[in-house]
Amino acid sequence: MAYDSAATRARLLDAAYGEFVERGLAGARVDRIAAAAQANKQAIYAYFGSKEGLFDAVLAARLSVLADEAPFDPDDLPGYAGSLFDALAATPGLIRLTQWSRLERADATPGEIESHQEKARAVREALKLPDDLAATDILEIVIAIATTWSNMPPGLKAARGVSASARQQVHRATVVAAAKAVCQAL
Amino acid sequence: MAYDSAATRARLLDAAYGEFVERGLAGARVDRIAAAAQANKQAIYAYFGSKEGLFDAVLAARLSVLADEAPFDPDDLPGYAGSLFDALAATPGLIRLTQWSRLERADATPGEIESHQEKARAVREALKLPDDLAATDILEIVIAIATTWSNMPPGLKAARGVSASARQQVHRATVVAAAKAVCQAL
DNA sequence: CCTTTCCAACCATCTAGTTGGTTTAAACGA
DNA sequence: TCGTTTAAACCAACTAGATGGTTGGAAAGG
Repeated sequence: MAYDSAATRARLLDAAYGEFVERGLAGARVDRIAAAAQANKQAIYAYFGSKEGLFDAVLAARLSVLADEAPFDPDDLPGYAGSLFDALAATPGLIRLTQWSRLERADATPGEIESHQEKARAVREALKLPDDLAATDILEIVIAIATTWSNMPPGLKAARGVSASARQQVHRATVVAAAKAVCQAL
Repeated sequence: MAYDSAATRARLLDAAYGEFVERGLAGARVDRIAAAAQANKQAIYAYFGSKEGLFDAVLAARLSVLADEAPFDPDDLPGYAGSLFDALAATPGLIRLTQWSRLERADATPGEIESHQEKARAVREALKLPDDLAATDILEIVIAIATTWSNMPPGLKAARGVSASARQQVHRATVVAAAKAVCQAL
């Protein structure tokens, strides 16, 4: 059997994603990650340097994927809210990973900050706002609206007599309507 | 010096709040909590049973305080959003504690679920909505809007030339306006 | 033969929880 | 009233693992 370091690295990233989504950085165990990836623990340190390095690599990779799945459109923030909702509904681990990162790392990554600033500038131009601060407020509120469902604990989502899929669609419609209302009002 | 178990318990809860806010359940250390409380580690197990029991006690106590500081008013959701914003701005640790809990515990506590259901029913009546699900959506979206600022990493909040206090007031006004827009539209 | 990739055991430290006491002050009986 | 007993509160050391990271190799293939 030939060695394949790219395959090992990819399996480690996938296994690490699962472990970090579930337990965060402090709660994750490198032994479990290695076992799930069917790789040796030492490979984690060879490829990523440390447990924290692995976490940062996973986060960067997954945020990049999310950006592809929910492309940003400053001229259609309600539409963006809807597609962001869809992307997060399709991969529920993503919001958890982001939340762990917010809690366990000191600040957003430079990539996240830069991406946010680009979006804020685009929103400012699209909505003819006075400054980047107002754009930041609207942008972050729209994102908060879009992620409300993903952030809700299961106990608050429970709904008798309605399928999960139908319930989710109703919420999606509310998200888009709320985002639209916010954009028109501000 | 007389023993005072009530005082020891209170100091442990305060010290634990600081430690859990900063590092969550898995990342917190009972030795650090005991040291910060100037109490013996064994007292934690005597009063709370376990590290997890301590976490749950801290969460219950702090959510109770928040409910007092931001009283719920179904007839004035924009006003509620504003006062929730104020309460969280005054004690930034609270949103972090809630986030750790969402990630590290399986579901919302029974108290949180019951409190949410009461609020949803009140919103349904106040806004003449067809069902509790629509009320849940509006309620959770309003709360998401109110907590946007507290959930933002420092790197996204940065604003040159504006004091933090002024920046926060501007955002607060946007929160209330957004909540109002959402309530009127849905 | 050499480099890359991988392995299993190891290490030094950390950790939640336990234990066998000591200290404090109230209760009690002579 | 005072000495002893008792219960509550507290202490420091301990235990039995767990853990991130390292090391001295072996395996694979160019």
